[in-house]
Order: sequence, then C-alpha cells, then structure tokens
Amino acid sequence: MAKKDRDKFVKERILDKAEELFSQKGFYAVSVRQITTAANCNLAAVNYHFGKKENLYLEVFRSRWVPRARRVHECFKQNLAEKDSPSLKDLVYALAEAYIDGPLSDEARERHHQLMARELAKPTGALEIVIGEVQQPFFKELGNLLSDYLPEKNDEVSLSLKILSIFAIVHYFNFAREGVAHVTGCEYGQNFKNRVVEHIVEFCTAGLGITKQEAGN
Amino acid sequence: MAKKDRDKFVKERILDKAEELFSQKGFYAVSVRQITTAANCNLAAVNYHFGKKENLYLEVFRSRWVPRARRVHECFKQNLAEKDSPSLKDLVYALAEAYIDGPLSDEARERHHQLMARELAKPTGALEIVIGEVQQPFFKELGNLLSDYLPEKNDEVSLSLKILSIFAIVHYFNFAREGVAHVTGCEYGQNFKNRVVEHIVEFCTAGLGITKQEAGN
DNA sequence: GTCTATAGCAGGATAGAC
DNA sequence: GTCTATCCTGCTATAGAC
Repeated sequence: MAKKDRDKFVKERILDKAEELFSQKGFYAVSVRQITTAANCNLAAVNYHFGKKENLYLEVFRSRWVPRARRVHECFKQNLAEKDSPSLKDLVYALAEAYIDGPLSDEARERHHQLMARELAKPTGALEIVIGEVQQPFFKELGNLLSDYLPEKNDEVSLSLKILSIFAIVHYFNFAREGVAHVTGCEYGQNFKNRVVEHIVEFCTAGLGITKQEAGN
Repeated sequence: MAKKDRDKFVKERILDKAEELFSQKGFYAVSVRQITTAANCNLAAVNYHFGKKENLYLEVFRSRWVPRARRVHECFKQNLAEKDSPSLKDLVYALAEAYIDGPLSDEARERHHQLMARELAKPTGALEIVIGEVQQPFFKELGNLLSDYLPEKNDEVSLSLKILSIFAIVHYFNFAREGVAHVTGCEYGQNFKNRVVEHIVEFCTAGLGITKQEAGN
C-alpha cells in the first residue's frame, strides 16, 4: 500500500489525498499544504498540475467521484440483471444494496456521500458535474424502469419526487452515519448495513404504493 | 428592518449574521471579518463577546438553531392537536407540513437545514447540541406516537430506522433545494412545497406499512 | 463595551533553479 | 516535473486607548 502509493504519479497521489481530505473537512478547511504533505510531494505540485486549488477540487469530482458513482450504478444494473423478470422489490433491493453495501469500500462510500452532501448543502461548480453527468441521467433511467411497476400513471415530477425520496434515504444513511449511529445506538458494521438495506427495501417498496403481495419477494 | 437591526445589541446582530453566513458557506469559509462587517460592528467584538470564533459557532446553535427547531416541533404538535383522534396520515402530514411549510420563513428554513446538513456530514461539537438536545428527544417522542399506529410491534431500532427515513426525506427536500429543483425542474414556490408535502405524506404513510384505507384521510 | 492597531501566523500562488 | 524560497494577502486573536 505504501509502496503502491509511492509508485503512483504525483498527480494521482494528490487527487487521492485531496479527495480524502476534502470529503472529511470540506474545501476551505483543507490547505494545499496539508494535501501535498499527505501526498508526499512538494507544495508547488498542486499549482503545477492543476493551476489552483479550486481546479483540483473540481478534478477530484471529475476523475474520482464520477467514475465511482458509475461503478455503483453498474453494480445496481448487475444486481438487477441477475433476476429474470425482476419484481419492484428486486429493483429497490438492487438499488439499496448497490448504495449501502455495493462495490465501494466503507471508506470510499463515506467519502463519496460526504462530498455529495457538501455540494448539495452549498453548491459549487462541482454540483453541475454531480447532477449533470451522473444523477440526472441515472434518475432518468431509474424513472423509466420504475414507471413500469407503478400502479398509476406518473407524470415527470411525481416520478422524480419518488426517486428523490428513495435516494434521500439511501444518501442519508451513508452520509449521516454519526447521527444515525447515535440515534439508533448501532455501529455501522455488516449486520447493521444488512438491516438498513432490508429496511429501505421495505419502506420504499411500500412507499411507492405497492402492497407486499404485489411487490413479490 | 434596517432600523430594527441597528437597535439590536451587538451580540445579537453578530449571532444573526454569523448564522446566516455559517449556514451559507460553512465555518471555515466565513471569516470573523465578514461577520463583523455584516453585523456592522467592530472586528474585536466577536472575541469580546464569545472569546473565539468557534464559540460563536456553537452559540449560534444554542441560541438560534435549538429554539427554532423547538418552534418546528411545537408547530407539529399544534398541527396534530387540531385533529381529534388523528390518523397516521394526519400525523405524518402534521410532521411534513411543520418541516416543509411550517412556522419558519423560507430563508430560515434553508439556513436551519443547511446548518444541520453540514453538521451531519462533518460533525463538530454542534452535532451534540443538535442531536442531544433536540433530535434525540423529539425522535423518542415521535416513536411513542408512531408505535401506536404501526400494525406490527417494532423494536427500538426498527422504529428509529422508520423515523430516520421520514426525517431523511424531509431534510433532503429542505437542504438540497438546488439539486431537487434541478432534477424536478420545479422552483421552490408555495405550489411546489404543497406538492412536496403531499408526496411525503403519501410516500411515508405507505412506507410505514399502512394501506390507504387504514391510514384514514 | 467598543474601538484601533498590530502581533503572529497560515494561507494560496509564483518565480526560477535544477 | 519537481524542488526551494519567497511574496503577499488574509486570518484569528489580543493588547491597550477611549
């Protein structure tokens, strides 16, 4: 790990550490000095490779956040593809599992959602990347999948509200871990993640207006 | 308004402006200079009244955030008290309306949830205030109310997960307004707020496992 | 209580050697 | 590409006059 890190090009190391620090503390709370020290390179490297701190922040989203979001979405599709003629419950399950217990490591998942939470609370240029390149197209796709299952015809906005609500829950359990742990009294281990996934599936399939019988198992 | 502001004591003006700025930009992105300039007072006033910047931040939560959260909770209880023998739907409605369209102004509501979103993503000492003094007791109270309506017996954790999920949705629609507006294509006017409340009530009463007939109207 | 002035330091960015 | 050295700005916090 230490060896692998040293062999990476400086630019990559900077991006890795920058993401870690930005997600933990936010843009302003992290100094270029902290990043370059953590990345074991010179202070001037950030300016050489990215021009300025802000560009580095955006590049973190482009080169790290977006691909990782895509991996989660791929995982969802794969989860879903394993079922033939999936039920709505299968669909929500595939989604919840991809997000809560999917391809990302626990650390990566936390970083991922903290970065997004920061952008949602106070958008910078990165929110355009997050929404425009990733969320919007994925939600569109989800909407198409979902609308086949819903009992009533849904207009665009109704469908969006439903998808956003599922996403809000998934997102909350990922980014507000400390609060969740405090309120529930549970640690974020594998058992708890399983339980959260079960809960989300129950809550959201029902929330979508499907009775247990209709939802399948 | 300008007059009223000028008549307030310096300490109060600082707290007002500090909250506004902290919620918009976060702790590190706001300087004491910005706060004191906005509060139309001297730079040294923050140190005089609060000792240091961090204490001011905490005091914003204690003296502004907590009372406002209490007002929302009071509003919820009042909404609920207007019904005799309220249905579950009434309960969720009272909750959603208090949060989405309750006693707070739009600006105050946005500030309120942005401050909380920041704390949830990256807890500081303020999260203890938020959860310990406000959320935890309120969730407990909600749990007691809710458990009477649920068809099955729920252990503490199951109940917490349900409440957190409702709260996650409510919170998301308040703090991620820009993202929500982008995805739905809707502005945050009164119409949209009404629609969001309707949606939350539908989604969450159903999500709690209550069929439309059982939920009442 | 409120001000000015300033200490003392950390920040981002850059110039220029290698 | 990577380094050192440095500029300059802006920050928090404080001392001390009023």
